[in-house]
Amino acid sequence: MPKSPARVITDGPRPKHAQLSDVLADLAVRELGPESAIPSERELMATYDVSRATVRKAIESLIADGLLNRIHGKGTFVATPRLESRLHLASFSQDMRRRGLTPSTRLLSVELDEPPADVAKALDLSADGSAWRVDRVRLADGEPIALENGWYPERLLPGLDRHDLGGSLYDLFTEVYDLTIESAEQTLWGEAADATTARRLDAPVNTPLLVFRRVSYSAGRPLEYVVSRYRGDRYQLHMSLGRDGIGPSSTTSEGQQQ
Amino acid sequence: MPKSPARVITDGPRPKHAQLSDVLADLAVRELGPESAIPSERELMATYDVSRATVRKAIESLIADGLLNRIHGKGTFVATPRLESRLHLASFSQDMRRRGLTPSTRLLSVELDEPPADVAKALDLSADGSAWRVDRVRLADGEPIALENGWYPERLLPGLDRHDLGGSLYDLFTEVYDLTIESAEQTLWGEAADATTARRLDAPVNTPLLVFRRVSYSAGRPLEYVVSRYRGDRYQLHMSLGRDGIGPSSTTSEGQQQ
DNA sequence: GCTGACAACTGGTACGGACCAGACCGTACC
DNA sequence: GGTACGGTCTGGTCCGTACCAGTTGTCAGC
Repeated sequence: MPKSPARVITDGPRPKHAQLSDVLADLAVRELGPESAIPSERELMATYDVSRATVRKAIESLIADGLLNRIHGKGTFVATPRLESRLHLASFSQDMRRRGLTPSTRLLSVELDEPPADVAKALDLSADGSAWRVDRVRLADGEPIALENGWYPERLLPGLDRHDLGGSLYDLFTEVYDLTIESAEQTLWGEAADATTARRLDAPVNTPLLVFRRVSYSAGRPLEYVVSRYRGDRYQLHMSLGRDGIGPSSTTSEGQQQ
Repeated sequence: MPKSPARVITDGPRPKHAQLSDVLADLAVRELGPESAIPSERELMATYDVSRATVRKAIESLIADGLLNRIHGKGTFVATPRLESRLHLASFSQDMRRRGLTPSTRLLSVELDEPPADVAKALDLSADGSAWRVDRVRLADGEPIALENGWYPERLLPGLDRHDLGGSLYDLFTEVYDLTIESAEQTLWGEAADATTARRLDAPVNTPLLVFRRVSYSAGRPLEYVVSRYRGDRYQLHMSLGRDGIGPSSTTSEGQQQ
């Protein structure tokens, strides 16, 4: 290894700033270490005979990559390896078990109905597509925790009302219809309980709620539109926002949530 | 709504490219929509009387935030909102920017204090360990969104109060103290705003709040204990659940259920 | 011994000019 | 009709210059 004889930056198809980035990345990793400073911008422009704009662009891309960081007035330094973050959400059941609670369900109603426009759109239903409307209360140790109002396309789930809806719908979908939920988009916000919701959750009016609106997909098609209202005082969501490893991935896919 | 009368870029403490970024973000989100093109770089330099370098820098930051994307020879376009998870260790600022809002911060207080027992325990502080207590209101487009009450070990962050706490603390930790947040444990629940919180958030008492309690770690040591109260009516959290990408794949944890 | 002014670094912002390269469209040519 | 060629949009690269703004060490002055 001849070290690195200040490789030359040349004109050509590859932009100078990209070449400089490579040189600097190599320098940072091989010869310098974390914490140490790289040459100043003005030094670099002299060494490699490029303009400062080019030097800065090269450095900026390395900063974006997390390899360097700059401090105004002091210099540019090799970063300590940065770790990307990834979200892990514990499942509702796990969450409940961890608290030593037993989950159960109270079925309020199941009926075929015409969904509102926004639901129909989210479920990708044509104008005349009807859907199952399923309302349930979820409990833990007999205490109401959440109210779920869900919509499910009839076309994909014929005869849904003839099955037991007292447990996990996802399990039912998988076992009976061979449809597995593979992904979901979820939005979460806060809300105060209105009279109806409060009554069903056996809580005072205006109890703070955590509201989830979720659209779940199976084989790329929307299979579920559900709004869940959780008692904010009884339900807590726990999550680890964690490192996952460097680089473009190491995809520890984790399960759903709730 | 006075539309947006081509706000002027002025000299001042705030860099021109940052001002232009705000203007463009606003333009992209409010007046244009996804897919549509923003004015060309040369047009922008004429309209706002800045150099092309400044225009490009403004655009680049918005591209980094995922709000725009460029196509060589065609133009620069408003990106379609990403479907990726937005629940990550992102800064409040980035989060807001991505939603087309302008983030700002109102610093309420910074002081050295003895943390309560539970905080001291979470931060792994010895009996006499003091910590910085930082209270801030975070705003988007000037509207209060969240109240943050944070605790930070003094030992790891000497002289914290001498720095600008108006922006991202995570950036500050990285740049000044070379401490990068690598992971966090977070718990979320719902709460009704009490009088003090309501006043600071400029909201009615009993407004539903989303409350996050987060303990963040750097190099395995706890660096932050923060409780953030978000206005549930103004702040929504969006997340993607399910398999992410390729990889050994889809360890879809069972026990989920919804 | 301490303090403050200053000089000499560092990166940060901004200008204006020049030319290259991809995309698109109309027009002249086969 | 189809094709090839420019002109003219777009963004991409690169230069040189200037000045501002933090950081730190030096040195005179108290």
